[in-house]
Amino acid sequence: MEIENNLPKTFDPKAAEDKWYAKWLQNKCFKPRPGKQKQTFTVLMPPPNVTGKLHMGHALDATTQDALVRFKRMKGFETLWIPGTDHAGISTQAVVEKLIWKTEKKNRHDLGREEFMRRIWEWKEQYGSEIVNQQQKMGVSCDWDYSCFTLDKIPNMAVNKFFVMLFNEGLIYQSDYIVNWDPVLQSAISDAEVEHKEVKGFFYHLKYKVKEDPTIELVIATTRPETIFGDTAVAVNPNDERFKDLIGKTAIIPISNREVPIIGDEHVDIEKGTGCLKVTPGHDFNDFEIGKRAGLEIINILNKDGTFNKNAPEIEGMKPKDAREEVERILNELGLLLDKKEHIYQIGHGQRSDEIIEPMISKQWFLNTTAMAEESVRAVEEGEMTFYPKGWENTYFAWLKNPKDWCISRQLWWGHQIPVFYCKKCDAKWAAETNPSECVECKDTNIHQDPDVLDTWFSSGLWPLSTLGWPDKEAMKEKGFDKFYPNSVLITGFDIIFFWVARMMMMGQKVTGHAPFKHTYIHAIVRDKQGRKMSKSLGNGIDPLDMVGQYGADAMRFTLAAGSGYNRDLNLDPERIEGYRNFVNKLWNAFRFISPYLDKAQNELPVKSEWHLHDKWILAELNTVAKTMNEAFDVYRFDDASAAIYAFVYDKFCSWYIELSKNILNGEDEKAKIIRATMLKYCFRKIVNLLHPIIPFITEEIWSHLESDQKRLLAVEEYVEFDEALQNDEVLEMMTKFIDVTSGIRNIRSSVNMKPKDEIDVKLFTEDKKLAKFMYESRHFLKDLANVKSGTIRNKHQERPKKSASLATVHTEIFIPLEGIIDINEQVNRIKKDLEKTQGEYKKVESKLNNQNFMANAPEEVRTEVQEKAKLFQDKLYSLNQILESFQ
RNA sequence: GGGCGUUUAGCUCAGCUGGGAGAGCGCUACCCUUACAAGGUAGAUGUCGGGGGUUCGAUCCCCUCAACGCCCACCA
Repeated sequence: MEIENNLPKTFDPKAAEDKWYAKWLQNKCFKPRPGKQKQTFTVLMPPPNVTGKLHMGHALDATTQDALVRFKRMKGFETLWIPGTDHAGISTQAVVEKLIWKTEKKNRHDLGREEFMRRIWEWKEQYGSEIVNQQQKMGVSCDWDYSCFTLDKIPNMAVNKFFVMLFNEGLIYQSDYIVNWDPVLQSAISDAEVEHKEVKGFFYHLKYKVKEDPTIELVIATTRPETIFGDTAVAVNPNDERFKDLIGKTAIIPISNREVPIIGDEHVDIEKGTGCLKVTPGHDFNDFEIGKRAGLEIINILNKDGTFNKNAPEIEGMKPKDAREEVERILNELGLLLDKKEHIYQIGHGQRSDEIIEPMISKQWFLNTTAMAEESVRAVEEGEMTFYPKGWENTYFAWLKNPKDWCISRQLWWGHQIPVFYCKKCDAKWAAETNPSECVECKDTNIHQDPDVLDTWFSSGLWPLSTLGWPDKEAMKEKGFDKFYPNSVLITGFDIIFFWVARMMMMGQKVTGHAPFKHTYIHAIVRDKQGRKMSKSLGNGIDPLDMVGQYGADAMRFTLAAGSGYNRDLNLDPERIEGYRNFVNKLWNAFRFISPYLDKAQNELPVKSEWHLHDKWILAELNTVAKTMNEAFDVYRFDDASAAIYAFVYDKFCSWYIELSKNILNGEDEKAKIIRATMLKYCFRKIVNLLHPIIPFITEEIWSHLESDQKRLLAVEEYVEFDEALQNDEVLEMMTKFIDVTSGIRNIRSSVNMKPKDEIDVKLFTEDKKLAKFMYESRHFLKDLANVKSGTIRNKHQERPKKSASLATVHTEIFIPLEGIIDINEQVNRIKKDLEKTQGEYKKVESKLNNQNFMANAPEEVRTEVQEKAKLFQDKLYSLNQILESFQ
């Protein structure tokens, strides 16, 4: 019989992707709507930087969040997923500056602040929309009406409101402090933005003279001799017997011959270096602290671009590297350089500029985080917010249990300008939420705003609040602040636990008294297949959109979901995407198979009494998968969810249920045909339903062909739930045995190199009467599955056929009489090998049963289990011996 | 210097509160069987990093060693 099929042999992702994304938008599927759970579910998308293209990390972010959000939406939660983009201060400004320099040979100062800002906004418009386009290609189901940019009106209000609040509380303050100065960006950066890297340098030993006693030679070890121009003391440990008498005396700095005090400070490590420390409070974090304790003078010897200033006349205008060589030369001339040894040490580099950070004193704004950090630690310790996987809370605590004041000002233009105003006339200084026109004190109009902008994470930290309208009352009402705050879960990578998660916690708690989300799921970092970080310089990056183009969004999403559990790395090989593309295509072809029978299918399942054993089996198996997936999604085990449905579709549904259905669908029994067609359709509806959160496009496409009476999109359909009534252990056992026997027959066929066309006669021996009956009833299926022409089923008391190709399972012996055709020795060896293996396994359990300690100590259920196993192995050994005898 | 993590089949990784070692990919053989060659059937592969301990029993718990990775830390 010819069956018509107009569907293409391979699934075309592109057509489905565009079609269904548009449909979902058109039907407002991504808008929150109250459902049967009577609860909300809110997720906040980590806003990508507007600096350009999305990478694989974003794709993983998008996939895990979208899978979860689609799942919860189908479960009947009022689901909201909020998208947005981040202005990303330094990176964006740097990208645009570079571009303008390349095309026009102008820097930002040439253009002026206003014009430069206009250019960045132009750039933002272009890339912001490109990002949205890319996200939509991956199928993200966020509510675009909530879309937000960190420099939009509301987030801007949020920043100002929060700043003013903390300013007035005295938690935000301005101070001359030693900061991490990035000489390329010419801005301060926060501690978190400094990366320590190993560099090769030298250890210099310098000779200092002591004014009071010219016979003493102080030897000081340093890696930075060029900073002696900024030294204002020499420090020794007051407990150091060698030097404690020197405290109070005066040291003479080489070259400049300045006189500085010798002081005692516990910080000096007696063991390290020479035990004498040069103190440069202006350019070293430790020394700054020592200086504060001793009330030392601070000398700044650097310009903003990192070159030396007039306080270091011998090296003025030089960069540190040249300056060091010059100082070394002079010291040598003076005979004050005693030693120079190679030395490897860690040194801070700017995360953005990759340039060596110079500690420098400057006036910056700081946020005192001590109290807030304590609250945020408490929230996690008391379970108000939980990390998945739990281990990541260590990273979070490491940061928050030792909080440092956060340097929040940046000497940039792109960002939120600090809302602090100064009066030229009366020197008043105040913070204001909206730009004032006159001085708060003297009402003079000659006022100006602080030129610096805020660290980009300042606005990111307020993101859970501002995206829901805070602090604008009307916007909060409109966006449902009370309903959707706190968010349900935050999904992100571990690299921004400090930068972002911790700050959102602190700021969210500060404003509302509640943690901004209940869970934080930390997903892996995507690496290349060798485990290396994807980077431009290595050229090993994989562009998610290329993958979508090549294999389809569903294939890429399934790959990322399948690789995403509680692991910290996800090594992505494009071959794996190809593998899952094949799975998507498999699903498509399974659908092609059932599609011709769909018009026969009923919308309701027949009464249970009419279910075939196959039907009961597949529904029970499907039911188990539904259970696994529901549980896995709830704890962010996307890998478990993916693996469960993958195995079901391949190993249960396609390999057995569809194969077993062919005989019925092509048979004469009309009623059986209708029941089977109905079952297939029913199962397929459940399968695409279960898969939809992971691979939304193809499932929606197939669903559109499976719709029954109501025309609902799958995206808003109810998710499949576990149903106790469908469980059926007896049927599972029967089918497992049936599959054992069928595979056994195929195994024998394969072992004697039989062609698929060759028909065979099979003789089965089993003590299981139910199985015998079922095998008899399934004889037509055995013809389809293993080309069995004829056969018999007997109990094990009957005589076995001689010299047959044979095999034993724990419950059934299989004989295929082929005397004269097969190689007897080969068969005997095969059985002997199996016998040996089974004996080994039997011995293991037997020794347990003979072990009195085991019998005395092991729990009863374990003992029973072992006993049952022993019985099965005994049965199999008996059968194998029977087979061997048949060769005698 | 401090902390965290990893080490299981050729590769990438699962293995929950201890109870006979798993998946995917890859590999081998045979097959264009009327959903699918982006496929089917069958098959091979592990001293669970090394050593010690606890236990009737350890991939799992404890100690120790080794290798690799990451994070934090004030550049003597």
